[in-house]
Amino acid sequence: MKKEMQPTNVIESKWQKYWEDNQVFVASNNSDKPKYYYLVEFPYPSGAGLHVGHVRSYTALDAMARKKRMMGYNVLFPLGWDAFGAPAEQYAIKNHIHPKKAVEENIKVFKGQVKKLGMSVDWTREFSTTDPEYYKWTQWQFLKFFEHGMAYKTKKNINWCPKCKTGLSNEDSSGGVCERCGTQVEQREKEQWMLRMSDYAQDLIDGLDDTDFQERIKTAQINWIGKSTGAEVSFKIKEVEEELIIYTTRPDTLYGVTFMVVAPEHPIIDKYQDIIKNMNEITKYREDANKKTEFERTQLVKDKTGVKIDGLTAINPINNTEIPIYISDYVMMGYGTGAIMAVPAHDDRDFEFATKFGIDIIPVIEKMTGEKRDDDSYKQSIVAVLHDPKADKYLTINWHEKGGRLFVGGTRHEDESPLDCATREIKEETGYNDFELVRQTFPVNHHYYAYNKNKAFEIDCDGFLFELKSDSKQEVNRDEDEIFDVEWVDRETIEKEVKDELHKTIFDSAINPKAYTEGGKMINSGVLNGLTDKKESIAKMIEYLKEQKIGHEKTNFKLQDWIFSRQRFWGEPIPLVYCEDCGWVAVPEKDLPVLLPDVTEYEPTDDGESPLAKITDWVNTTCPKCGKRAKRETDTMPNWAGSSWYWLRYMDPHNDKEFVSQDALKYWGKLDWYNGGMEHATRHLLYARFWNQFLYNIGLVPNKEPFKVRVSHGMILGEGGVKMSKSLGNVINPDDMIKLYGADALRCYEMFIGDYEKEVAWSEKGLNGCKRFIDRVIRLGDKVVAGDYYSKNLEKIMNKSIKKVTEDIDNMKFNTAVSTLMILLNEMEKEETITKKDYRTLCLLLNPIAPHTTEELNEMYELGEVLCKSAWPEYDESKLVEEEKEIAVQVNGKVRATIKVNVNDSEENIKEKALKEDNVIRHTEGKEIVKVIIIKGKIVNIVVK
RNA sequence: GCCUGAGUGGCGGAAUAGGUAGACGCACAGGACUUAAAAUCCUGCGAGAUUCAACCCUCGUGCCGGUUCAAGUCCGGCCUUAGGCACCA
Repeated sequence: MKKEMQPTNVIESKWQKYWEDNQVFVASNNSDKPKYYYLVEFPYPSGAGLHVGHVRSYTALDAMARKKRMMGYNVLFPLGWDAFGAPAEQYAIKNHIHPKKAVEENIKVFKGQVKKLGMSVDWTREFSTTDPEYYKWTQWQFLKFFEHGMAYKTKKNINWCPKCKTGLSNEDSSGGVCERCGTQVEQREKEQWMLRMSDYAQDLIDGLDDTDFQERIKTAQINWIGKSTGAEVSFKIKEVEEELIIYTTRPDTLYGVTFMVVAPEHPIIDKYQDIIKNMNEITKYREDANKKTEFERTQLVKDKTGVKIDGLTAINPINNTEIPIYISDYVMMGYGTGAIMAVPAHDDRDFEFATKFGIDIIPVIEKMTGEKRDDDSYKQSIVAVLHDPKADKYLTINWHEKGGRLFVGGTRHEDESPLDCATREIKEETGYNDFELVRQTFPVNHHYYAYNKNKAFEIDCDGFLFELKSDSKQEVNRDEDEIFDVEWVDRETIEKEVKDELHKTIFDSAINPKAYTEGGKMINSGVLNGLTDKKESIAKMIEYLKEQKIGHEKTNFKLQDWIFSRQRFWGEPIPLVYCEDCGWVAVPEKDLPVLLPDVTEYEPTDDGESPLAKITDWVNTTCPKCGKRAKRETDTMPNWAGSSWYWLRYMDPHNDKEFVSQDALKYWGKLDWYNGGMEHATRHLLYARFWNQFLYNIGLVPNKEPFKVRVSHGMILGEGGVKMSKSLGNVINPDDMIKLYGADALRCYEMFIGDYEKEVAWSEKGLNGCKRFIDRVIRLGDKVVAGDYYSKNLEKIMNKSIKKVTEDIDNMKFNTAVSTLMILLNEMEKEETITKKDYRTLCLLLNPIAPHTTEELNEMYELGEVLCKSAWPEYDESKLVEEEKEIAVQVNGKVRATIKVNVNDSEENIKEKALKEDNVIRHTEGKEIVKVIIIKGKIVNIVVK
């Protein structure tokens, strides 16, 4: 039945028009069908137009939405525009048109492109965040935050982008650079509106349990929130009535504190500037630190700097030792209390600082090596490493098979200091007597079993590194049974031959001294002495701190409050008025929205004022409370505001009485499936969840968590695996691809290109391959004959394919769904004729991915009702059973032959068949058959000897 | 440094309750059709050894070891790479 297909562009616009005219994709707010809500992050309508990356995620969600509808769901799949923000403003400044105009034009382009791709979007619910009807409700919700004390204005050091001339949130200046333009941010003190997001830190972690987000997204969020548990401890200051409160995650190391450090901005400095003797030096240091950008301070200069505060001495509350206080920029004012206790023995940063400034290092935790036994005897010992700097060799004792290669070691006598012991042992065992101490290592707790004595020991061992001064030696008296050789060896030999864990540990820390940050046996630690479990030590110390009233348990988060002001024109005006008498007053609901004024100047200013501040007509108003003269807030909201609740608005987009009706909220419930970029995993997604949790807490929405599933698509890179960029000239425009290959081929290719979650390189050759596939599907129509049944030969593969495609689309395994359809097509092409039902099923299965072509074929060959209104095909489980199957026969795990087996074959039967194969005989001949493993329907393995 | 993932042909990628590695596609090569090209169709395509040829054989899923009749898949130890966090106490 040969028929001529019309050109691709003709059938594409034909069906797009059909879908629109018939309102096929319009979701209903009350339906007997089960609901399902798919959402893909709405785009920022930039001047560049749609990217092929958009096509990937839109097609994926579109395919799922189309399939879900065919499966009988009432599907909501909306799209809108996130159009506030800097790019539109930049464009407006450059071209002297109102950003509103620029946005309108860009939306038109974007929408046209999305439509050309055949997306099954419910366009009746479209809106832009810049529509006054929408941002009225953004403002209204901001006022809810304000009413509940969740919004406050404060002067604080904020991240300031000198290029964009606006303050930025922490999320927007990650890594110390502006997210927009990459400029290094400065610290500026400014009054800013803040939302109390940090109050929700724990809830934002807990809430993740109630979601099915991808693991990587959950992890990203948890990292960003940055929870840590520990304790706050107060340290008295000797000279004044003052307590310096610090935060630590390692209260178990409190006995090892040898100094304290405060952040340069710490208030204690100004408070006691009269007592501090070296104020000049400190002021200079503070100024230098302030000049460093956040980037330098955190990313580049990890070299420790600091100044000792002369005149203030802290007292360790646990043992009343006096310890110096330093000021250093490795401590941040914004985290914890801006002050730390420093334990150089067990913290890398403190160790570095102490080493540089010559501060004491007191170990309080011993690394534990060896294996503990119950019948241990205890003793104290030393290990001494002697280094000859001239030859760069180390002195070892080779015990040969009796103990391998070790350093000098021995048991310490009572009344002998560890150092004396080490010195004595070197002299006695090796005779060398001219050396000097380089350093002592941290002690190690070791368990071992002495086979010669048939006894187990626990030892606490001190380690030493000495340097040889001359070859001078004294006589050695050796017991007869002490058979060993004294040998000088290089480092390489030591690494290879010294196997003993204790000796290895001491050697490593002798030549490469560093902080020991793990757990172990507590020493020098009063009440904690002898404990070996880190958790237990921490718990015990916290308990002790509480008893003594010097500290308590404390949880800290890196997540801070959301800086909610921007000093820009193109954003939602913050709907507040400042009155000299009444303070900040909310604009009454009836006066919302506070509209952005129409002006000609949008440039941000250098002094950190919003451009709106210049528009006096707009700024000057009256106080809604007392009626006196007042001024409007001139800062606008960040561009994340509009996207923090937009999925709710789609449920009820035209409501002018409420932000969304309770009925609609109840009907649609949670957003079932939310797709967006990985770059939003920590920002948009946190803001949105926070916003929703707040709305939930004040009773405005029914669910605490707004999203069920969150997935992220992988990026599409240019050919060759580099990022697509204008400067490289490798940007692919979807419009061009549609013109050359058709929307369906483009959709199909982007689904076939690879694992949906992984990034992947663009290949136009691959796209052409998918066009070939679509063309072959069309040509297959020539073979269609009447018949409301599956062709005999195709029945099994039809059922198999339905099952596979159904599952794959649900699991976002689009690449294998497409390959399944390709395999099905290959099989169908082998047939002389195919029935209408064969062909229609292929069309139905392919419809979510290639909707235009399949609808056209369905109509051309009069296969049945339009696909978009048809039911998704079902498969018959009983037809999937393979009666005869080819399985492999292995001999000793290597495939030697394949045999055909029937489901009803007995094991004996199969075994017989397998052993009859020529090649199996060849490999078993003359050998003993140990056993034959038969896994039904899978494999036969014959084990021979 | 810490936390997540991921390493499979020339390329994109299939295959994990352990059971014939390389599905499907791209590229490439040969052939058919054509005056010719494009399009289309057919065949081959991990590496190597051997053979006139076929069969057959050896090796092969980042590296080293282990468990098992059997390992891309499980276990232990590394390496590389992408992403997140990072002087966060």
